[in-house]
Amino acid sequence: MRQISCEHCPLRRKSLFRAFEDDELAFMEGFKAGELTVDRGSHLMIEGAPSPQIFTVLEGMGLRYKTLENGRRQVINFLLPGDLVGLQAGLLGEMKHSVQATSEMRLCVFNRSDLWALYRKQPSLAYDVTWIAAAEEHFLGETVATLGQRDATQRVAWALLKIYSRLSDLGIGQGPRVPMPYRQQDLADALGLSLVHTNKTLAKLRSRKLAEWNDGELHISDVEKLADLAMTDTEEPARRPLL
Amino acid sequence: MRQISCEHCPLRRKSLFRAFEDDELAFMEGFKAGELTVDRGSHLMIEGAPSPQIFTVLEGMGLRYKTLENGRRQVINFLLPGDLVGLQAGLLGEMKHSVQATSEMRLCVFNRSDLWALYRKQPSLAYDVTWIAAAEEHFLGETVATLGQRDATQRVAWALLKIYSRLSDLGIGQGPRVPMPYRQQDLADALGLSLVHTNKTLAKLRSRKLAEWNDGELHISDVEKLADLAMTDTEEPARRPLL
DNA sequence: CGTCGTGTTGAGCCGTATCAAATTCCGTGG
DNA sequence: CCACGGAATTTGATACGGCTCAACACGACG
Repeated sequence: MRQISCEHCPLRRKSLFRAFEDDELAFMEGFKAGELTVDRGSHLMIEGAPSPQIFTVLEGMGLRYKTLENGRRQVINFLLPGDLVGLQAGLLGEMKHSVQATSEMRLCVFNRSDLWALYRKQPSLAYDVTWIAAAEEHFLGETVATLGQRDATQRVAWALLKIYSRLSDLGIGQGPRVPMPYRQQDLADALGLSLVHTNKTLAKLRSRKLAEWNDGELHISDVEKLADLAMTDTEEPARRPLL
Repeated sequence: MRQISCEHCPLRRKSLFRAFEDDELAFMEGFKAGELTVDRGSHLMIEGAPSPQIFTVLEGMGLRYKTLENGRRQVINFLLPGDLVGLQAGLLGEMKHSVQATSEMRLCVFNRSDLWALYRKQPSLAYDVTWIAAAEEHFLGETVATLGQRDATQRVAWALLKIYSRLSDLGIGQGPRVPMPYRQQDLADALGLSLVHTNKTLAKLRSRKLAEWNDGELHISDVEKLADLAMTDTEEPARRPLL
């Protein structure tokens, strides 16, 4: 696959993302250092390693996770197209968690060392970067509330819903069906539940005809009912920046 | 109490924070819109309300929390001197959680509408803002891992340790003693535990002589042993920016 | 001197973890 | 094309950590 210019980036065309001004676009063309394609299962970043690069996901899905001293794994977030990866390493010096592809992925590559130029020359893009960091912070706040205050059923419903709507907003998948290239163990590790209990909870949602997930596909017929169960309001997707 | 200039800000003098360049300092003097003092118990921000201002904590402590539809409360983080408050509202449009003072607090006030000028005129400060957002994101990632993978004892140990070291790094408190103006209910809501179980867990730590918390003061004699229990590494505090 | 907020302690129960094993699904090599 | 092995999913049985309910202690305050 040939490398694509930012101008014709298929992601950017989506109305979910704010449009670039001409000078922003020009800058980004130079900022973009290349493209990277990785196989399912490979690691983009490893906990503790300093990463000289940051990425934007173009295609495919993955996850960010952290392993504790006792060997347990916490999945911090699922990685979808449009997501910025490695900003923490870019700013704080080293990566605090690992990033793994769970399907084949294509990514846009930027050099961390160019980030400072972005701040000097393109304040509007700098503002966007901060916006993205703040949005991620907000999302993690919701996650904390989920792990702290929701029971197993609500957690699973919440997570499936989140993934479903994030993908739908991107125009990925068709109708009530979106791709979901994860294992049940990944979901369990994201929600702080055991694999067994996650499995049983999924079975319950399936029998209640709220959500069905198999063969790497997630099917949600009645979003409202599931959102009700998850105790979450289905907010409109805000137009957001894309790096 | 008279208002203080950034140049003589007692917080900024601490070696924990990076020093300002002259032009940064000059800009901040203008950026600072005023000071605010609030009583214990009062709210700085309410969930869902758009806030025209952002703050930096100068003195006192508080907490950020979110209430779910079922009435349960999740404390997202404890607010300490040096913390930036309301960045989310500043960037995303509205506040996603509430902020309450748990002791008397003094805060530095900035106008959200001036933030854009900061990005245009002071890229180094803009970079700092993003750094702060990324650091907060990192912290919330750790919190997610704690709620997801640690049991009650480890959670409490982790939280006490966090507060203790954050305050110690600021030079607040003396020796093994730091102020901790919270209720047990606040800690319980932060960790996703019931009040009763939190109380019993605190009692256990007390009897094991690992941590003692009463009368608004936290006493930790052996940091290493507590860190061991919490399965967390005691990292050196990195020099950080202060807005 | 009652009331209210906070902390403390005990009893019993429930949600979820853990252990164990069967089943399905797939990629690989014969 | 089939046999095999390993990974992922499913299901059942049992154990336990943490929740809920309930009562009491204590100090601050009107």
